[in-house]
Amino acid sequence: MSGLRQKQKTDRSSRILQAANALFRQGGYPAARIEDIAAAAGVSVGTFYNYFDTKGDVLLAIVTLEVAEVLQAGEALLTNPPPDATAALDALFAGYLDHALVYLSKEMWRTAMALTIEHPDSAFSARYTRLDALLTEQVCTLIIRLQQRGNARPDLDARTIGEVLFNNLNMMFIAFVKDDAMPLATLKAAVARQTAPLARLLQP
Amino acid sequence: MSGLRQKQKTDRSSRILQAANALFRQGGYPAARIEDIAAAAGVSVGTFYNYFDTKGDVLLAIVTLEVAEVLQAGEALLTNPPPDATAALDALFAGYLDHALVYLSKEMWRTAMALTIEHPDSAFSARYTRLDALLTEQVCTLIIRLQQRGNARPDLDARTIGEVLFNNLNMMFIAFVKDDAMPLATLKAAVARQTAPLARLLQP
DNA sequence: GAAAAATACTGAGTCCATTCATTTTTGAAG
DNA sequence: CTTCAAAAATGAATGGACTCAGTATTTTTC
Repeated sequence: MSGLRQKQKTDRSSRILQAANALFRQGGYPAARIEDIAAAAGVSVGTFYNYFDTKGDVLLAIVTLEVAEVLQAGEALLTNPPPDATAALDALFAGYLDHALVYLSKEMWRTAMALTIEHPDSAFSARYTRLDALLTEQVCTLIIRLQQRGNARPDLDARTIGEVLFNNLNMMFIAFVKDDAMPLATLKAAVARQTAPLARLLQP
Repeated sequence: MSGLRQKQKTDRSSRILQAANALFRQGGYPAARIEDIAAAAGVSVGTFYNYFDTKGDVLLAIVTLEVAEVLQAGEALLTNPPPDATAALDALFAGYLDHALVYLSKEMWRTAMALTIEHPDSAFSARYTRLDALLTEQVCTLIIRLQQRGNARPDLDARTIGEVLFNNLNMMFIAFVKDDAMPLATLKAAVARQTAPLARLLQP
């Protein structure tokens, strides 16, 4: 049997995650030293590195949990979207954005997004990128659903339009987290304005 | 007079820039140590920091030079764009993308983009963001130009569509630099495909 | 259940970006 | 040409992410 070892591993891993999350929120990502995180989790520095390759990986582990939640929340909307294309897209995007700052600060988002760009091959970056692709997929699926129900022109390429809309959303979100002063409402208004032309294009 | 001091300052600054650029290309950004860059530029480590706040700032100084060039090249196209909206936008974007890897490696782009997201308030990040805004502006201007010449529907909001198109381009470029294996042609094809629906929407 | 093998933990040590007290160079004033 | 103040250069010291050789614990084997 190898029960003890497995349980210890899961325990330690989640303790590290919890500790890191708490410290990142409390004093910010850069201020949280590995030594502190390890101490708070009751392990040594070396052990920290047995569980996560880098400091950034812990952050990305936390962030990907959040993205996975957002994705799941989006699924709910897909089952029965508003009939109007504009309304449906706005609702989906608003759901994404409302979630964004519930658990994570702008600083955490900035750091996480920077990491996924700078080190795209790390395990957790790949995970983040995959989730992002699933979100794109979700937007595409929504459009296809609208087409199937006769709420959107069926002759347009849903995938292409979904990609453009999600890329725009993503880029606007980056601009948002770069600017500590920008309120969420401003972002949502801008995204709605930008989504409108493509949504109108979809209208049958 | 203070001629000598000024000249020495400009000299040193450009020597550091040159040295850093050479080392970044040669062995990659992370392998280039400040000590090496300083030595190659004939200054001390401390002096390096009199000229640039961080290692990342030198990289961003180099990258913003490149972006400024791209911006200028774009101006040329604006004076007399192709009459077809799709062709005009594709030409502008192709110009941007063809420039991209002439002087900079994907790794340098990754690092630079990561830096502008993670430290948006540093002097050179702000410069980069400003240039990005000017590129957006350029796309918008192109659309307005097309509208003025009767090559695009005048009832659509040029700014909004320009923003969406450039955001999409930017996001696709990020995906491109994240994937060392992706060839430029693949990126260009994807961007052209995505630009098409909005370009068609613009058609009078 | 003892010994061997496999796995995991540990923290002192390394590396490198960044800082800062000190020294050197420059420009201005007399 | 000196002298002095301002500006700039210097490199040894600092701090923190990450490593690794040694130690401890769990699992397997007989």
